[in-house]
Amino acid sequence: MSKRTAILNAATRSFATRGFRETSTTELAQMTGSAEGTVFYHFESKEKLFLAVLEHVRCEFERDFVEYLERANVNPGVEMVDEAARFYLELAAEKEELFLLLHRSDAFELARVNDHCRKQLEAIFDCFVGVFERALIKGQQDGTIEAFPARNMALLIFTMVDGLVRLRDSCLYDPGAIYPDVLEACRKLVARRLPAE
Amino acid sequence: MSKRTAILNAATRSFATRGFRETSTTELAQMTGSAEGTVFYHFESKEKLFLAVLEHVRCEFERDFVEYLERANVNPGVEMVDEAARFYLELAAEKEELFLLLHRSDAFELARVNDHCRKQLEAIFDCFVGVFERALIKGQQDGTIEAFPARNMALLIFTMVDGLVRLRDSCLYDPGAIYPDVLEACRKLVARRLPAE
DNA sequence: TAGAATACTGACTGAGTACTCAGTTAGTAT
DNA sequence: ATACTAACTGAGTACTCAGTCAGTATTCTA
Repeated sequence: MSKRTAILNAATRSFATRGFRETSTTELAQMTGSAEGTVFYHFESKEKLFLAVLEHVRCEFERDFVEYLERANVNPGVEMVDEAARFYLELAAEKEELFLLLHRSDAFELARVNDHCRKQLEAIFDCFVGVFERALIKGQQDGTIEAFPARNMALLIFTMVDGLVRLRDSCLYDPGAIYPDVLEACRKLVARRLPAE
Repeated sequence: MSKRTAILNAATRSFATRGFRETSTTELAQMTGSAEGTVFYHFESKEKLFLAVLEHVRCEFERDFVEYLERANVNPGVEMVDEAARFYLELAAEKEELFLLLHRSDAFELARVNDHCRKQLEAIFDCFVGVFERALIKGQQDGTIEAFPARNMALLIFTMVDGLVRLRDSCLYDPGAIYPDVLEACRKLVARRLPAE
């Protein structure tokens, strides 16, 4: 593994678990057996390093979601929503670190003054919300899901499912106990109320 | 206003808008017209100052919620949930800064190593979730709300409503557009499905 | 009014920070 | 054999930070 890659990986971990400010470039150099200057040779500044991390994260998520969408277009809409929620929760468990990074304020703060950062964040959240949105639109076409603005409902569901991931990170509540309730809640939110039957 | 109070207020604002690490004690002193040492005379350390802020925030929220509960026990359950959600959203708009503070990682990170901090956070979130839980239990008694573990459903609703507040903070989506959808979603989640009618 | 207690001051310290830059090294093209 | 280049080095720089402390002002009490 090149030093560049090693530094990028170490930075991803440290930015996620300790935050931007708490991460020191000196430490990153030590962790990867590099010299101080090597960090700046490859990434110019600490902020540019953070942006490189975010870009890498975006690429990884985009790949994950493209892969998922390819294999998840078979079931009726209601089940697709359920499936999407499960997928999101599994992904959050598998890539805990990346979700920690996105749940920090660092990226959002930078996005306020740096347009490139904002673009990365928007792309990532478009993936997240998009998965739910597609399922909802599919369900509205096959009649299993009620008619309403799909984007808004997708945001709501994403917010709820992501909230479960946040609860896990916060260590204040046991998220395992409400895992099934979240899935049930999703179904209740979207399912079409049969008018006649 | 005493210097102690001035420093506490300035710290609350700065911790909320800029974060713990980005807030410097030197700056707090300048902002309040105090000397460097005065901050440490009253609060011993930066961490103790943060804890004092959190304690103050807890007291303020507890007062707000007691006040709210006193005047909100009249309607049937479903409407109480709706009312609770509206109250939460109004409070978040009114006390934007305090919610910003609670949406940062700072307090949760400290809570992992400091039990007093953890207690404060737990108390605050007990207020938040408790308001929804009471409404649900009331609704289960008067038959307007389905029977399920009230605490879990309260957590879910809180998560969703709080997600709206987070969206506002993130500046990535327009939360105004889904405000009515959130309230509608709450109603859908909890309302009892009439078996006969 | 003496003197004790409390509130406050601000220059100072030392550890830590991001970032620089002149120079080394290994590899490759000519 | 020579020239060139990208990757890397690590001591050095200028700066910020939380926290200290010896001293001063203010208030309270006997």
